[in-house]
Amino acid sequence: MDDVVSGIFTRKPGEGARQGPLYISLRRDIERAIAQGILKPGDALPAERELAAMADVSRVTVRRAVQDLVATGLLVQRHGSGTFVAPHIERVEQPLSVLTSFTEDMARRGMAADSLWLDRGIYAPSPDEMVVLGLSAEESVSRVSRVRLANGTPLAIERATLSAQILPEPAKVGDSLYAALAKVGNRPVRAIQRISAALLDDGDAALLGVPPGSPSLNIERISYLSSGRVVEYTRSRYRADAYDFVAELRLREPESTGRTS
Amino acid sequence: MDDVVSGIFTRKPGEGARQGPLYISLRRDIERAIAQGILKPGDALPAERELAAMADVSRVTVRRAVQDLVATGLLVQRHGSGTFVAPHIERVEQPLSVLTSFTEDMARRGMAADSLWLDRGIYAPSPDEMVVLGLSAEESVSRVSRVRLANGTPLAIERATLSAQILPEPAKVGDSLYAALAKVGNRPVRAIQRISAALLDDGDAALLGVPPGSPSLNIERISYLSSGRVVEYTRSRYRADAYDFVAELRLREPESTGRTS
DNA sequence: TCGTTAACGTTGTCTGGACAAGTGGTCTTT
DNA sequence: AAAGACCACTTGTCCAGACAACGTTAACGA
Repeated sequence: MDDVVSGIFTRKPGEGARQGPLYISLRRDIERAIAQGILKPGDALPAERELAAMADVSRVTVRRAVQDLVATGLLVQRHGSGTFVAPHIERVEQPLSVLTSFTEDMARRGMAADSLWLDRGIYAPSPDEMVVLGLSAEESVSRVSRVRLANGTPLAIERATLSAQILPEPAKVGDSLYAALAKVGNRPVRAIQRISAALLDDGDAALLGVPPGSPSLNIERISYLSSGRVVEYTRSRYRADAYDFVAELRLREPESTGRTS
Repeated sequence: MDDVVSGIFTRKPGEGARQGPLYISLRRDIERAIAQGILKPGDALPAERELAAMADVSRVTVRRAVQDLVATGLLVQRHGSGTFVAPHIERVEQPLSVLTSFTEDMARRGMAADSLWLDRGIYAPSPDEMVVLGLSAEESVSRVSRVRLANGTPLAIERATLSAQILPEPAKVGDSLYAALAKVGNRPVRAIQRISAALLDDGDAALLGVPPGSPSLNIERISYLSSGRVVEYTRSRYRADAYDFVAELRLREPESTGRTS
């Protein structure tokens, strides 16, 4: 087995048409080995020094190739332990047309929703929060932030801010923020979400258990009561390798009622 | 001015409490210099060798710090030219509830929509395409792929596949695919989109004019005719630094009509 | 038996150097 | 004045080696 693996990466000193950079060839070799099933999810790659010796390149070059693949999520590195082919993570789909909470969502698909509390407290609002929630500097806000887990795997970081009037006791929020809101009659009925992609910084990456610089889906959500008042301002970061958002679109009606398009 | 910049990064050999890795300190120094406006968008950073001399670290360490910032989009590197603070790009917002084409979308916000054709032709379907479009291996598909530009800036790569029956002459598609479909009475009225985040590979990054490994919003869209037949299967990659998707959500109705939730 | 320690192998950080390849300007030639 | 050659300077790739930080595991001691 090791012979097979070693065969893949072996490159004699003088041989081969070197067209591109070495680290790109090596990267392709590793990708191919995984695609062909020679290396399966969970398998360990040869150690960097071995790989360097096999491919007759320096360890720096090996690291360059490996880090590219770690960035794309194909490999996982564990300090002091080794480099492994990433296990296949099945993506969770989140429908975009209905307003649901994480807890409800996971329950519906039979996964265990857990939370890791990062913060539950009352603060002075940031400028951002003042604008979005329509508060003055004298009023205060409740912040509720946590890591969301499904079946024990961290999926998302959720940082919610609400007016302290609407949620006066953030420490009493249980598993579901929406449940707590419903209890005081402030459950939102409408929300606007802004979806973007970005890279995770070191802190958030650590919270989600992925390497820094991994891609994330970022959601900014502003929720409204039926009265039109803003309830909640939430910024979430979802692991890109574990989350899809699904939306259904419809063709804009051919101006049957509207006047100016 | 150069003195100011040099002052930021100067680090005497023996001095300073080295708590973390050097490249992280250096990265923070650069971030701070930009945040404080000492380096403004468009400004060039000192050359890597100079930076290395200033901070008294090796060039490899400088490159490590700089590459991290290039990955997040804060810096831009041009081979042979230098490293620059990235210009601020204003994000384009895409509403998610209405089915629109890129061309219509840009026109509505007063931007010039352009295309760079990558491919317009008829092919045998890939397995993926056969499944999604419901075709047999004998039928053929039209593929239409292009880079989408707004005001000259590449924003997205769009790769559409349609049954050749629905679009027999892909070469005749003009600026708008939907316009071409409407002309033959096959304009879709409904679509399902799946949104995810990922990193751009070298090829796509080059097409979008961003460094490889930059984050992207990936959209997979399946469009339907009013008859329910699948029209179009499109995979798009949007630059994460230039695109937001906006969606409006509503609370799930309290089971008024439906039976099993 | 069970916890502790120590050795070993792994990835992480960093050095100082080298050459290749691309850019943008000057300077020469036409 | 325009075209081309050239040169200084930049980033890109790559090397061989060193030490640090972390895990795993096996040997050891209680």
